[in-house]
Amino acid sequence: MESLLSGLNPEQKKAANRLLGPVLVLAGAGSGKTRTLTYRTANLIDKGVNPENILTLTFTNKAANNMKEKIAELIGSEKANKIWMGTFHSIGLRILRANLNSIGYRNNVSIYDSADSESLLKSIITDPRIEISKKEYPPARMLSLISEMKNELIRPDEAKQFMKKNYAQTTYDPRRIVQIYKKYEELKKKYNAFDFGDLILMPVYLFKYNPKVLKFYQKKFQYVQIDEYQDSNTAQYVFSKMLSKPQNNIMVVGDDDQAIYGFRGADFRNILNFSEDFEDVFEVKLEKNYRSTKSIVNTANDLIKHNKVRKGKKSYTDNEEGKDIKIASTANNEKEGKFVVKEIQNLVNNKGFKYKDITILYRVNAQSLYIEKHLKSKSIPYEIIGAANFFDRKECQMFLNLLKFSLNPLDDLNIGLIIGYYKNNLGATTIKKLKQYSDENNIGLLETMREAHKVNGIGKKRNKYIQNFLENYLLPMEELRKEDLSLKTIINEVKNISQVERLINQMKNSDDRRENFNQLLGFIEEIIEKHEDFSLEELLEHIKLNAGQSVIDEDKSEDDNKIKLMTVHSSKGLEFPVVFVMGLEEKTFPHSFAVNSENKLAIEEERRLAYVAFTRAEKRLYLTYAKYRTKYGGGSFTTRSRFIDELLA
DNA sequence: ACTTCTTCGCTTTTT
DNA sequence: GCGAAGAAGT
Ligand SMILES: Nc1ncnc2c1ncn2[C@@H]1O[C@H](COP(=O)(O)OP(=O)(O)OP(=O)(O)O)[C@@H](O)[C@H]1O
Repeated sequence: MESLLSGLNPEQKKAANRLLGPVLVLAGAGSGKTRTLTYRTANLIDKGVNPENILTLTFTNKAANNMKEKIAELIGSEKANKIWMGTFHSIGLRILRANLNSIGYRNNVSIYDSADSESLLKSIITDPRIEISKKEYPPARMLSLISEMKNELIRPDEAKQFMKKNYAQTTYDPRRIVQIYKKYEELKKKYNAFDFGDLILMPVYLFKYNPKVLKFYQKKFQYVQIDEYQDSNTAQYVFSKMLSKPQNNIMVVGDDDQAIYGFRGADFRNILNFSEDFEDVFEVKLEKNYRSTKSIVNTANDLIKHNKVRKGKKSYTDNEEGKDIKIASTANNEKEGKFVVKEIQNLVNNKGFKYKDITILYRVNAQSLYIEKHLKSKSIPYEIIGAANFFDRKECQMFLNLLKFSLNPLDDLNIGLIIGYYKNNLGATTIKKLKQYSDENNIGLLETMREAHKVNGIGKKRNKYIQNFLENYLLPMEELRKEDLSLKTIINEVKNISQVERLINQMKNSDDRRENFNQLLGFIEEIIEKHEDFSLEELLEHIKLNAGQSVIDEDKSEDDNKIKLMTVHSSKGLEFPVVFVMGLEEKTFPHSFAVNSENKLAIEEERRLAYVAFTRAEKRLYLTYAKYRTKYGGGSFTTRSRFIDELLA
């Protein structure tokens, strides 16, 4: 059926029609790579491939949802919903869930986000029994080390070598790092929890040690497709390669000029070497940009040509010339903010744009503050994407952790946090004592609490508090899991038993917090409505793995007409009629980290980031900078970003 | 154990 | 110039 692919140009069609063998689409921004992948998936199914045999890996879960919707339009939602589509992390988790026994886990796992992982590391490092200084081994740094190792598939046994090789000139003692990493893994497993890195690393080792399991998934996933392949890291590379064997029906799509996740271990050589990595690769080049005006495409090309390490691809457009891009020099960040606001008002009042057509991009999340107050003062509706997540607020966190407890009472880290929410004369010291006892006797914290009278240093009085806490809160919530209740009922019961609303009322700013909490309940209700078959585990996973992005599907209602603010990283793969890129100054964009770096390639990654920013725009692109910028109360004069100089040269 | 005061450091980006 | 983490007080 040729008409299915009528939305593609001849080159795109070639890729979408090549159903067998390795396929590489290496092409510039806005050339329709994602679109081609979408249509190809529909084509596969149309040609009789069972959707359950297709694995499509996307960079965000939001991108997966968009793609699924589009495929549903093409071939119907029943089939579209059966495709295994999502991020490496969510697909990895799905595989782990089906194989918990093989890896020594029990049902109902917790997913640890960075904050959870960091508190576990903190509790390990500050454990009085092992003398590790928190100053010398800061938990946040330890977490980034461990994630880095996991991205490289390094486990505690190989950590020593890794440290010697990569961190020889630091003060870290490799043996200490191994000790911390080992303990972290041990406790995480005891708590029946996965961190983000596990979601890719553990399936890889599962496959390695269980050839039967690997075979099962290789057979299942006859077709593997990966979007944004330039930003895959070692673990992801190995994971997808393993699954694509032996049939090698793998299609990867990406743009080396848009590789911006090096900090997460991504390596764009994965895409540049793809042709050598697989045999008989079918290569498709897409050169025509469908997204942007000529002036935007030309500007982006003029910038990225300054990078030395790149494949070098053509990119042109048949779209209109469009308005010249606007480079705005302002005296200071106040004036910069005012300029942007004024321009937004002009676009909306006189040029026929809507607020929702407009997006402001910046290098780091904190930059949102520079513009937010100006938007507020002119009552321009806006939404900040990413960064401080709604679900990370204390009141949301509390309730989500309480729900998590009713799901996975083995998670002692979580129990520790929960005890802290209640000011019931049980504090950090008591929790530490209990945890130590749990550790030494190799039992769970819940069990330790039951026999707390045996714990050294817990007196009669303290034991009484502990027993009360168990009886009033923890045990009744733990019971829920065994009762086969509906998700809605569980949520209600947890709310009632925990008296979370009372806790919120006792906090400062309780009015705001109560409102947030009610909003949380509303969100949860919406999610349950949309996914009727969700279990509690799936609900919590949905919230964790979609953090930052719209967990709740975007309102298509009136109050959705808002301008969006986000980092350039978050804008990957998206497009907007109007884009403002703010703060184009040396040490802001490019970031000071890259400017001061010994590594010359660091600036190239910043330039790619700018390239991504510029190429998000369809019609209008504004680049702004301030000659003076306030920061930390002080302030200083700035130098215009080299990226602007390069455009003007 | 909980509350209030003082100091510090902030230098990225996300699943 | 602000929020988190530590120190000191109750
Ligand atoms: N053949 C085509 N006909 C009409 N529109 C197209 C065609 N190809 C792509 N487009 C449109 O161009 C825009 C960019 O496409 P898409 O997002 O797939 O590009 P991409 O290469 O994945 O971009 P990027 O790498 O910048 O994220 C989309 O709005 C898409 O619908």
